[in-house]
Amino acid sequence: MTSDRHNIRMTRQRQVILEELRKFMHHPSAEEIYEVVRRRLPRISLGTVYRNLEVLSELGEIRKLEFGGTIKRFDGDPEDHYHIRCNLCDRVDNVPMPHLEDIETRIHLETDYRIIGHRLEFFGLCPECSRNMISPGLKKLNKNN
Amino acid sequence: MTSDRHNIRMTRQRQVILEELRKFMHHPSAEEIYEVVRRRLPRISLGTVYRNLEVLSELGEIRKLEFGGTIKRFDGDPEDHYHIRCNLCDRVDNVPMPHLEDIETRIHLETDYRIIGHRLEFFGLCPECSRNMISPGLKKLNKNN
DNA sequence: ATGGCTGCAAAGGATTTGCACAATG
DNA sequence: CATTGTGCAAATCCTTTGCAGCCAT
Repeated sequence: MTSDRHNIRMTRQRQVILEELRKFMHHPSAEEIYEVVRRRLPRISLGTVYRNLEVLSELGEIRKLEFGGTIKRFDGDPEDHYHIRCNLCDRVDNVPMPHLEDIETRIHLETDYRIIGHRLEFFGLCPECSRNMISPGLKKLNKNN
Repeated sequence: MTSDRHNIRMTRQRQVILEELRKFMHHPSAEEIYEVVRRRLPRISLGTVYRNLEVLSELGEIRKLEFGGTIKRFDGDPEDHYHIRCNLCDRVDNVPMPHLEDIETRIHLETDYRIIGHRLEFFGLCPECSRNMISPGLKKLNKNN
């Protein structure tokens, strides 16, 4: 798990995981990916899915998203961009907003940290949930924030 | 744990947890808080610490930070502000930068989400770690990203 | 007195890991 | 063929919870 990987092999499992992840329109958890990949490789194990998501993200092929809660989500698009999560159904979407390039330099000057990157995430209620939520459901809002 | 709390009591445990959390200059994990609180209340349990951090955060007295990794961190200052985390030592500090008020409206218009809030986090190497890091340690960088 | 809180310990859920075997380059 | 990767299951880690007694209001 440390980054001394030289001979990365493209196994069938790795291949399928990557392909399937890229088909998602939202950003699935390891479990969700497992479910889909399974349909093509019935004998694959959850552990393998985790291991490969890890490798692929180290290779920069995909992104690991670290939202609230314990569940990690993955993004087949390795380019820098921002996300928004629905507090009710937990769906994660992309945010159409340019990447803030300049702020990192500013923050470096102010904090003396050597900046590697940043993450900007919005949370709220997705269109569907806002619509469905006439009033019940409100109580559960706090859960992940 | 659902938000129908009416009669919140200010117990000694809750009091001390809040006091100690507010003394931290960085943003500690539940475990760290437990260690400190313990010195004043030797019989307190980790479970109680977790429960109270949850309650205090629901009350808006403190903030729960959801950084990468599984460990949650807590912030004694409930005001909106941004954070930066050191990828090596895992320290979390505040970022001196005004809160971006306006972007939420913009994102609402673009995504149709009803926006509740946003979170902006930087990560990199804290001053001390950048200094100490002549070259070893580099391998571990990927760990939380 | 009466809910809310606590300590304790056990349960939980997501992720990681050890191992023996299988597959890749 | 030497290694890297896999499946399986057990282990780990942080966090949550059930319960019986305790304590603030």
